[in-house]
Amino acid sequence: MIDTTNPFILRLRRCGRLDAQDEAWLLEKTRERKEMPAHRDLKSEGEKPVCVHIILEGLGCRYKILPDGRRQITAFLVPGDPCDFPVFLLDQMDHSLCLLTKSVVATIDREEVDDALTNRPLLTRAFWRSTLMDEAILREWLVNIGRRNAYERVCHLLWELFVRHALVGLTSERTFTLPLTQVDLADSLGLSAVHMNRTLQRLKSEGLIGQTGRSLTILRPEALQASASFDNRYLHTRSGTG
Amino acid sequence: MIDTTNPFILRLRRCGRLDAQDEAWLLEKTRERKEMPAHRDLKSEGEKPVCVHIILEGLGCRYKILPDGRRQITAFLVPGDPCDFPVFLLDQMDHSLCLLTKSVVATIDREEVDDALTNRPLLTRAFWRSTLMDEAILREWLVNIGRRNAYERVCHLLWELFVRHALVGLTSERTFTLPLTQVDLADSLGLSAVHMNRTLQRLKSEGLIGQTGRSLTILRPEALQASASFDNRYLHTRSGTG
DNA sequence: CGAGATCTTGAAGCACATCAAATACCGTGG
DNA sequence: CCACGGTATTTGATGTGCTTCAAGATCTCG
Repeated sequence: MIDTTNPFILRLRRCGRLDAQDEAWLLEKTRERKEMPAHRDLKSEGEKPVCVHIILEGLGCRYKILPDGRRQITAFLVPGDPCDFPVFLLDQMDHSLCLLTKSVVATIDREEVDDALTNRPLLTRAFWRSTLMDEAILREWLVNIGRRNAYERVCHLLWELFVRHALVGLTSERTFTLPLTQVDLADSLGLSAVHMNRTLQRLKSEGLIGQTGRSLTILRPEALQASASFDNRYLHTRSGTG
Repeated sequence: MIDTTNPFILRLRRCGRLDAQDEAWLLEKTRERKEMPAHRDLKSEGEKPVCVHIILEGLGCRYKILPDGRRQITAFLVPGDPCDFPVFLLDQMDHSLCLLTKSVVATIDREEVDDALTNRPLLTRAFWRSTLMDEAILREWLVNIGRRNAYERVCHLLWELFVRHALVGLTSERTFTLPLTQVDLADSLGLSAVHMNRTLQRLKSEGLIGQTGRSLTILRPEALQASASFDNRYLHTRSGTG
């Protein structure tokens, strides 16, 4: 087991047992990095995927836009998250993918992934698990938007983002960098930006969270989790059985 | 290629190329069927999955319940749908699974699935694709609940259910059997049962749909799709590239 | 320093929820 | 075949959490 801070490896380790060669493969494939500007689409709806992106630094999202412009963000992508497996095996993108901040990204060509998919069974299983974990988050988001009110939703999302950053070593104490705009947050929670703003203010005034610049601090984690009736099971933080 | 009406085979065929042996395997595993009553939990949150269920007749759903009883249905399972892959590879269920009607179900033991997963590469890929297709539906549901109003949501859901039934040969003309209660529908759309009722009435009075007993007829498919701004891409009705 | 993006605030409206009660439906047993 | 009890649907009335609109304040960065 390599000693690493590589978020891609940290992520995949949670998706199942990997051998040294697998980890070497992951390290190798994320060696070449590209810095990319914010608000750049990595892939657009309808496109045929030819490579896989991995976010190493920064923040991205999946989203869909309705004909009249309404946007729904369906996932946030934190460092370590592979972006395109959900459609790599399908014929075409059913959603778009974009960066929300200036980011560092690695790309793996389709052939290289295919190669791993036929020759590296442990890794293949981990990739599959990785997409299943994304699916679990998606289910929880559906519950969040469908059955929780605005206040509960925001509590839930903030705690989830905190945990996911913690899992790849991107928190210190109870603080992490959250460079999302309130519009982004609103579009992920099915809220208006105005109401998002008011709800955040309430959380601050109640002392649940603090914000200085782009960094967010969870001041009262228990209160945040309780308000959200947060059940961390869906994050599958402990890896499967091999 | 076997000539069949077996919904499991029809479903998996849409998930990628299968050889004759794969189809024989699927047929064999769904030979033994069990009739099961409605409102029976197939699996509950927290459980460790030991087998995979396939619904052959009837209707099921995934759902989660918040501590205070609010329920959100996160997926409807139509005939042919494998129910438990999303968690088969993970450590434990992050949601529950239940039958909404009297159903006919086949079960495949964990070891048999594991066997297929190591010896049948085409089938493995199809299984993976199958879960990715579920994920695509989940994303669209998120958009539906997050950014569409009640009227649009209902239009969208009804058309989706019609298409999914059509794909496994369970429609005739524009009619299919929909044994869901209005409470079930409401819980899947993040609406109250009362508002669900009123929205359905509006759709009927406008002549978009008709209902006699448990069978639903789409009277004006174009209007339904237009109101929902339905884009069928997410259903991935055409299979991938192998 | 200026211009665009982002955040903030207030006011008004409405789409939806909630509550409560009446009606219709359906399977079961007598 | 009908009576019966539970479940599902329907209807009305009332309330509210959120949206929308619009304008002003603040931040950000070339």
